[in-house]
Amino acid sequence: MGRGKIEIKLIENQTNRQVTYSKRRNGIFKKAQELTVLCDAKVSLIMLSNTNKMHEYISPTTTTKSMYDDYQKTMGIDLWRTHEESMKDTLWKLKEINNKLRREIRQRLGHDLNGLSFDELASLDDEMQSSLDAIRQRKYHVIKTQTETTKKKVKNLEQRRGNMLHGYFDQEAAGEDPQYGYEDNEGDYESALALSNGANNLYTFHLHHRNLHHGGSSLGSSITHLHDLRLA
Amino acid sequence: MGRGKIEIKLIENQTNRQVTYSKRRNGIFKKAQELTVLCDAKVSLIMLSNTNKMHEYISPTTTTKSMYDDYQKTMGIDLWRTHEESMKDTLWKLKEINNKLRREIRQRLGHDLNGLSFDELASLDDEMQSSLDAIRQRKYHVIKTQTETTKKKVKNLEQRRGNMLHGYFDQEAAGEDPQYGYEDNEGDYESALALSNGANNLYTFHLHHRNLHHGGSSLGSSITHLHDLRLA
DNA sequence: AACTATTTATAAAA
DNA sequence: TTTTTATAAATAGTT
Repeated sequence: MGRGKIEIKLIENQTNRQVTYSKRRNGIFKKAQELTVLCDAKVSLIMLSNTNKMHEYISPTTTTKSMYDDYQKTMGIDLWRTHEESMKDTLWKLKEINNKLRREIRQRLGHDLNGLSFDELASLDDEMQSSLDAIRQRKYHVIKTQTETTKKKVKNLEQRRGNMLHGYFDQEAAGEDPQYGYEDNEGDYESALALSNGANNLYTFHLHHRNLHHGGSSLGSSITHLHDLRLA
Repeated sequence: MGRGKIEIKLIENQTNRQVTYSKRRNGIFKKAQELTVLCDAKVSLIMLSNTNKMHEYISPTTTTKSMYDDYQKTMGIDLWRTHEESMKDTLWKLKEINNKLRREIRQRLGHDLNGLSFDELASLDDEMQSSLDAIRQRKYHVIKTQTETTKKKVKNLEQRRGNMLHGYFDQEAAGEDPQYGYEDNEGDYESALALSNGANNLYTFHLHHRNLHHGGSSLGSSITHLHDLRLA
């Protein structure tokens, strides 16, 4: 509605844009006012120009605050939630997840199995069995590697220094952590596990978290058990 | 813009009103959307029909809450700005009054009389004369009262304790503030003066203010002079 | 919901 | 900015 038709897209010319904004702003305000009178409606209209100037229209029968209160009530959504409230919400959700994870762990420890159907128990069994297999395989691999490494070390030492060093080696082997070879790779192993699926990811995170904070509940013992399994 | 022109007043026919509301609501929403695109503006538009149905438009680049937050911020700044400006205004007015009062004092001290007509000078003279009379009258009254009180005190003391206390009384009188009798009533005197008219009210306030803050300008000396007059 | 005859808004120009 | 004016858009009354 002007000398020419215009496309509804950003007006590139800064001055033109400014002029159009001003004119159309007034147009909308006028229409808001007319609607208020003609139809006994309430209108709250806030406009912010791209130059950051603010203008508002509010029907004389109400206030901006009241309109937004009504809006909030009507929408019901958490539009006006405070930061603290949303934090509490997040916290609650995390606790729920936490509890689910604990239950899963208890179940994997053989407790708390009442809620599970036969099928669930069966697949848990399968899962546990194949996990156990994998763990054992890893264990043997590690022991084998360690042994070979040790043998090579020994050979090297023997070759370099001769049999006179037998006594020294015996001492060194006795003082060494028997899990050394295993723990050397633990980081990679757990990372891979974490990536395998979402649930395990959370689970892994959870374990680490508990460890960092020295959590002392049943979960603590579950970690121990897992270690035990892998080393059984 | 229709088959006929309409007055902007409540549409009595319920159905018509409803229809018009619906049409115009869409019209405003469309215009709000166009403004958003054409001018890169942000618009928050909430409408409540007289049948309590709520509709809103919000520019896609923002949220209703964010717009309302901005609005509150802007209003807050605005209110603060208004407050600051009115404070500045008040300050300026007080300074003007202050200057007038200083001139009046200078004139009552016999300076700065060039601007005054003969009549003004005459009435100032009259005023000064009757003020002086009143002051003197007061002065004599006070001295008289003080003397009588002292005499009574002395008599009392003499009656109760005999002439042996003469020495004690002399000491007490020497330590006493010679203006004591006068200052005893000063509060009431100034209150009465303050009530007599607006200018004097401000004037009184001003003097107190200056005293409290140890103001050291010519006004300070004028206060001294006023005291002098009252005690002359 | 559509359809127009009109009124109104406004784009471009001044 | 504001005004002007030719034209596009919105809409009141009607179907």
